[in-house]
Formats: sequence, C-alpha cells, structure tokens
Amino acid sequence: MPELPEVEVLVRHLAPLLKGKTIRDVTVRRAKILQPTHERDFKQTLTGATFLEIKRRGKYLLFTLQSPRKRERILLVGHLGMSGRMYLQPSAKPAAKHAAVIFALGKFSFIYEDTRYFGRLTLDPGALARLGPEPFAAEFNEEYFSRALRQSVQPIKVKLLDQSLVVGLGNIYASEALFLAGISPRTAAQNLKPNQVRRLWQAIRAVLEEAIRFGSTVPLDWAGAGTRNGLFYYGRAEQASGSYEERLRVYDRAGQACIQCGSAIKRIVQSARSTFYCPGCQRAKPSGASRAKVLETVLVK
DNA sequence: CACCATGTTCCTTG
DNA sequence: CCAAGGAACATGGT
Repeated sequence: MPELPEVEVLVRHLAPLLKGKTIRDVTVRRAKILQPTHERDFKQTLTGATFLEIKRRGKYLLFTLQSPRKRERILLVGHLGMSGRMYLQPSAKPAAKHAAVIFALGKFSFIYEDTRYFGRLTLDPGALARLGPEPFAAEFNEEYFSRALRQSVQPIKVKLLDQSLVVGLGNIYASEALFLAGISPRTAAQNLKPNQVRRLWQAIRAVLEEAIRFGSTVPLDWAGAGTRNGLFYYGRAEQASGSYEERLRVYDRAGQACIQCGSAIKRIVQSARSTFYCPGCQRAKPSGASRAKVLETVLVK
C-alpha cells in the first residue's frame, strides 16, 4: 500500500500504538525482507528494544528504538513495496499467511505482512541516501524543481516516479498530479514551460495533501483480509463499499468520461507502467482555456 | 492461459 | 561516469 499519503496515514496510525512498547520477541518468517541485514543480527538487535519514535521519509517508515543494554538508538527502516502492510493484532491470533516478520509486544503483536515480498524491514539505512526532497519541505521549491526538470529528456510522467527528484509520488499520484496540472504525460521534462512547471509543482503538493486528508478521515481496516485495508487510494473500491466519493480523477479510469471535459480517459504504457490521462485536458500543445479548473478548486480547499 | 498490479534495484546499452 | 530502458523480484486477482 505504498505512495506517500498511504505511508503518512499509516505512520500516524502506528505511532501512538507503538510508542513505549518493548519488543519481547522477534519472529522472522521471510528473511529476504531483511536484506542486507542478517536474521541473526536483526533479532539480536531488536529483541528487548523499545519504540521511541515513528516517522516517514518518502515512502519509507523510520522506527527509532532504544537499545536495552547500550544507550545507543536503533534505526529500523521499513518500506511496503507493492503489497506490504503493518498492523497490530492480538498475540493469540495466528499470523497471516504472508506475515514476514512478527514482533511480540505482549498482549499485541506488531505484524509486517507482504504478499509479494517486495518490501523491506531492515537495519540498513542505505536506501535513504538516494532520496530527493520531501514534497512539503522548503527545499522543494519551484526553483529547484524547474532546474531539475531542465536536465531531463524523459517524459514527465516517468520523471515524477524518480525518487531522487522528489519523494512520494508513485504510479497513481503521478498520473493524478499531471491531470490536475493539465500537462500531457508524454511531454519531455525539459520542455515544460515555466507556467506548467509552476502548476505541476502546485498540483503535486495538492494531490498528496488531498489524499492524506482523505485517508485521515476514512475508517480503515488495517489488518482485514481482501484487497482494501488501508488502501484508500482505491476510489472505486471505496465507492463500492458505500459511502465514499470517487477520488481518483484519471487513474484506472480508461474509457470513462473525464470529469472536466467529458473526453474518454486514455491508458498508455510508459517505462512498462500504465499511465492514465485525459486527451482533452492534457494536450501536448495546450490550446484551449479550460484547463487546470480542477486544480483551482483543489487549491482553494 | 494471458495479462495486470500501489515499487525499487540491478544489469545492459549507448 | 551518466542517463535511460528493461528485466527481475513473487504472488494473486480478473
């Protein structure tokens, strides 16, 4: 369940539940998830340690723990990959089929589950060094963004997935941000006009912010079975469940009418991944005036 | 059976 | 050395 908003909401959910809790026992069912940390070190370091703080960096979860013996602090780095989940459940309940790591905390256990095992739960912070600025940080300003885009010939959609440019966007929110900004996903990054760069910069923050707000107000079933559970970006799944409005404007809506102009949403493949966009609102050569209307309304909220 | 899936890393190519 | 493209990772849903 990755992409920044989902991780942010998860971190806010977990923080009060984990703070102050001590790990009494560690069960590793899939050592692959710990790489490059070895299972032995992992267990030895974390058994007896107490959770102090839980934060987010990009799509990574950062757990700071207090070592039982030494004064040293421990940094546990988590990433959900494509299908990872984290939640607490009563210790008596048997762990899920794809539970990769189980931390016994006493009455409850903290579970890291991952069907496809693409995620990580490791003591190695190496991946963090390659990350670009946080989208809501001051370093991510228009000047920085514009300069970085000027150096790339890649299609803008592909470039937005590059976590060294800015962290947090994934395949869903990259398409959503481009729709809000009224920019074609095929445009080479370096060919964006200054006003497009500004709109995109605003749109990135707007989509992520909107999604965090949505995820914070929706009841989420973190540990339940099925395809949902904290996957609040699935607008259609939520709608099927009853009370939520559709939230995604273009993602996974190929063939449906654009909410802004009525054109049929298109699906194309870029870098072997699906991109969704509106051929009416996101033209390579912008001509009309009816663009970025939705962005305006999102910015106002 | 075929194709698709929220992500990142590694290898190859230019 | 760098940028870009694609395969690989592993499992499940449709």
